[in-house]
Order: sequence, then C-alpha cells, then structure tokens
Amino acid sequence: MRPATRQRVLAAAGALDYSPNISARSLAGARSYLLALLYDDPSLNYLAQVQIGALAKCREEGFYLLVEPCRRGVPGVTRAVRSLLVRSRVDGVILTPPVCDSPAVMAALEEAGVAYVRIAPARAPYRAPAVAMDDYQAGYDMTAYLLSLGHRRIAFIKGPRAHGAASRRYDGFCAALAAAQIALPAGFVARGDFSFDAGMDCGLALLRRRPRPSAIFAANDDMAAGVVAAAHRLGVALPEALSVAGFDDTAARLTWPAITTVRQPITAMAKAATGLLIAALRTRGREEKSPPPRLMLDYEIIHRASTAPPSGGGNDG
Amino acid sequence: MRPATRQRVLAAAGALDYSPNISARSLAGARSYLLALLYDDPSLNYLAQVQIGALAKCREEGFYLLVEPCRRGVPGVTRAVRSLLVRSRVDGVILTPPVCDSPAVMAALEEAGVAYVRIAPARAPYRAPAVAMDDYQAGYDMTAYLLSLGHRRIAFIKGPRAHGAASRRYDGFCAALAAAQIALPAGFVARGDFSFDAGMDCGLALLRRRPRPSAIFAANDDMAAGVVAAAHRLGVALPEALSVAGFDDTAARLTWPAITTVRQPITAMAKAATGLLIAALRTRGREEKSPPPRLMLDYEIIHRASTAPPSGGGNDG
DNA sequence: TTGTAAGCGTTATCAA
DNA sequence: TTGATAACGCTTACAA
Repeated sequence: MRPATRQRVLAAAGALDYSPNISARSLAGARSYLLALLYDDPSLNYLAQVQIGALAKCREEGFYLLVEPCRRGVPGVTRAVRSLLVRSRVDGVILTPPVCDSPAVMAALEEAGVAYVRIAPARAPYRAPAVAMDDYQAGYDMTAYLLSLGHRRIAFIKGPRAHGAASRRYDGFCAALAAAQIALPAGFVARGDFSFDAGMDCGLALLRRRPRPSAIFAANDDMAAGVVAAAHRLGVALPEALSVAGFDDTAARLTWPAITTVRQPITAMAKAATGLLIAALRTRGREEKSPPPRLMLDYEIIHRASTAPPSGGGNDG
Repeated sequence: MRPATRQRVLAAAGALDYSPNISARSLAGARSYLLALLYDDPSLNYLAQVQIGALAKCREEGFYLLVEPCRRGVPGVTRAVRSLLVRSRVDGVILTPPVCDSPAVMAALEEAGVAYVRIAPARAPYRAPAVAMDDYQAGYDMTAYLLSLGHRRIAFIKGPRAHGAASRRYDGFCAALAAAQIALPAGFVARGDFSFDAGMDCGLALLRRRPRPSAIFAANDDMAAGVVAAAHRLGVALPEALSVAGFDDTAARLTWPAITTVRQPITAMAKAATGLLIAALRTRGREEKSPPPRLMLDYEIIHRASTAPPSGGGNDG
C-alpha cells in the first residue's frame, strides 16, 4: 500500500486510541492471540515462575494468557480440553509438567489442530516443540557430587508418579549409584507429592531407618525443605550428620542451612517455550516437514551449606 | 419455554458436544465471561495463592481468567488499562495489592464502566466491592504478643511504599508500641521490597545496631525468612537472642526455627473477591443505591518457634 | 412459545 | 492499491 495512506491510517488510529478487539479478531480470523497455560497441581513456586516467563513473552508478542487448571488423568480430560479449545479458541497451548506428558491431552490438542509446546517433557512423542533441561544428567551430577563428598548411604525422595521429569531425576540418581557400584539399601526410596509436608513425612521416615542415610536427595526443593525441617525436629545436625540436596532452586535458600540444589532456569524455559509456540503459530502450514524444535537449557548445581562430607561416626547401628 | 423443547435442545447440545464460543458471545452480547487479574510485582507465593482462589471461583461460575501484569505508578497505566479493557472486553477486573490502591487504575476502570473488586485495599475510595482483613489489628496483635513475651526493643521491616496493606501493618505496630508507652529507637525501622534478599539485607543492618533489637517483625514472610537467614549468618541464636515474626504464612514454615506469623486467608480472600465481582456483574444496573459490599476475613496468629521471651543478657552494648 | 433477522468488530475475498 | 462485502457464532429484539 502507499506510504501516504499508511501514514493517514496510523495517524487516525493513534488519535482515536484504537486497539483491536480480541473477540472480533478471534471470531473472524484464524488467530485469537490467546494462549492457554495448562497446569495440574504443581509446586506453587514453580508455577508462578513459569507464568512470569510465559507472560513476559506474551506481552512482547501481543498475546494474552489464559490460565487453566487441568486434571490430567481423570476420564474427562479429553472432553475438558476440547471444550476449552472450542470455547476460548486459543491459538496455542503451553503444557507444564506433569500435563506435558499426558498422551490424552496431547491427542486432544492434535486432533483439534491446535499448536502446543511442552515444558520439561520426559517422554516421546516429540511431535510438538519442547523446552527442557537434562533432568537425568542433573540427577546424575548431583548424586555424583554427593558420592564425591564420601556419601555411600544416600536416600532419594521421588516426585509424583506422573511427573516424568522427576522420574528422570531418579533415573539419574540410580545410574550414578550404579556407576559407583553402590547398592541402594532397601527402604531408601520414598515418594512425595512435591510438597513441604511430604518432604517432612518422608524425611522423618527415612531418618528413622537404621542404618540411617548420610544424605537425602529430594526431587524438588519444597520436599528438600521438608527434609531439613524433619532433621531439625529429630535433632539431626545439618550438614554434619546429614546432607540434603534439592532440585529447582525455588525454595533452597530459605532454609537453614541453605540447600544445595540444581538450579533450573524455569522462567527462561517458559519464556523460550512461549517463543517457540508463537513462532510455530507464525509458520503454520509451511515447512511442516522439519521436526519440531527441542530446546535444551543449561542447569547449574548450586553448592550451599546443606551438603558436606559425612561425619563417619554417625548413627549407623 | 416448554419442558419438552427444553429437553430436545439439551439433548442435541449434549450429543454434539456443544460449548458456546466465548469470542462470539463477547462480541454479540454484553458479557464476555472473561475476568482479568491485575498484579504488580507481588510476592510470588502470594500471587500464586490469589490465583488459585480466583481460578476456583471462575471455574465454578463458568468464567475465564486473564492474568495481566500492570506497572502501577508509571505514567502509561491509564492507557494500558484502557487498552486491556477495549481489547479483551473483560467483564470485570480483580485488583491485587498494591494495584488495589492505585487511584489511576480505579479511575480508568470506572470511566470505562468496568466492574472491579479490590483484594486487601488499604484506602478509600470504597466505590467497588472489597475483600480484606484487618491488617492494622493484625500488626497490633502481633506486636502486643511480642511485648507480652517481654520484648522492648522491637524493630520493624516495612513493605514497599505503595503497598497499603503493609503500611497498615506498620501502623498497627506503632500503635501497639505507643499503647505500651515504648519508644521506637532510631534506626529500628527498615524498608524492603517483600523479597527474601531484602529481608536478609535489612536483617543484617538491624542486627548490627547497638543496642540490638531483641525482636524483628517483618511485614511479610519472605522478608522474615531473610531475617532468619541473616541471624544464622551472624551467629545470632534464634529464638534465644532474637525473636522473628512474619506476616502471610506463605513461607513461615520453611525456615528453622519456623516463623511465628499472621496467617492470612489469601486463597479464601481471592475466592470471595471473585464471587463478589461476579455477583456485582449479575446485578448490574439494579440496586445501584446500596453501598458496595466489604468483606472482612479473619486472620490468625500462628505461634511457632521463632519467638520466645528475650534472654535479657543480650548483646546490648 | 417459537422462529427470524440484525448486528457485534474484525478478517478475508473479490471487484474495481 | 483500494474500497466494498460476506462470513465468524453468538445475543437480542421483535414478529409470527
């Protein structure tokens, strides 16, 4: 179009303080500029950080974010997702763990032809873009670090059954033990739901075992904080009598001693994922041949005061 | 209409898996079934809990929730809010602190005729429904409790300047001191931004004062957790040499010792606020004469291990 | 009680 | 390059 016309229109729009109406746009066109963020009972801290990242990218790109809880695993999910798509007409969906590994949700999305991106998926299929970090390697590295300190009786607190990324952390833990030819004593593995309370309960249980673990590695920070509280309650000295390691770096600094943890770039992952989703939206139809991008972000082990060499003389009996 | 017809329609809707399209509805009708949650740099934990409550109510009532950051205080807010309203056509807006006390935001909302509700407002005007708790009294009560333990040198860490509710907590603190005829020593008041780091910094500064405070009351939990960490770092024994009190009960259990705090029913407040907003939407136009409802929810002081009588022999010099 | 038609603010298509 | 016009899927008002 002619630059002069363009100028005139822009000027008029500015003068009238015009902004396009999302509903009308969505109704008429192929795009709604609406993204949905699906989550299922996550750690609140994790969710909040994901949202910050997603929202930041949405703002940059002129999208809006709809937040939706999603009971993954119940029979009605497919219906619920389908209903969300029809009603809200979102252009794309951001899947956070553990929804990111739900075959039912992915199937519903694909069937409806709605683009989506997965944050921290742990399993195939990789038919949509994904942003993750190497949870397996991070679990391995943290365990190797504990081993390097001299620990041999290391317990693990797993995350929710459906949480794939948490399972990978456990796999890495097991692999590191195996590589060091260290057997995992019976009863040294507990399972929690990522909450502080679960960490406390599992911590109390693990610390009553004999021989007692000299280190406990929890699949997320909230649970690691619970373990620290459990140790305090039982009068177990940290880090002399027990080392504690966490994962996420969402709550690890709050405790005393502060928890050694794996720093996960949650906000950056969410931002990158949202960017990938929007990019996919823009190239819809074309270049369907290339496989969807998979971004792998770096993690970092943050060494804090909760880990130290085992004292040796511990409560072994 | 005839029950038979009604049945037929409902049956058909069920069979076709029909759900109404939000955009079309919004475009054609007076309602969009969209609510916006506005926030400005809050404590992440607080925000997450507000969202849980708001989302729960939205689900119940068939509404959707749009989450929007909002830089309150910058010159462009009015424009930004107006743009949000025009573009998204939200039916109503939920204002969280400190946005709930922004005259510019409220004016923009009223001018556009969009309903809103305020969570934890601290100031007039009360032209819209509001849900709050008595921050002043809670601050007073907590201070009275510290005084009852025998503390006389109590320091306070204030929240962000714009955060009205946090100011009320401080007012209550001052009133309780005044009622006990205790002077607030110079330099015993610090200000933080509600973050753990701010609490740590303020805590370090306050603990280096002489005479040293025997108790520190922080305007929220994150900062109180920072104070606990600062005390650990300086080797100040908790609670023997220092009592710490927080506010919110969002992070108070995580530390060691766990923090005595004011439990704020955040999720319940958000749920109630969302309910009030939706109710206002339904009775729009009628009964404009009655003043907007103001709900006051109860708080509770949670006594934990971070507070105890002062040891007396402290580092007074 | 039921059916019909106009319009909501855009996008997309087609003539001019 | 530009202007006109038909959807999009509902709500609302009015006619049958």
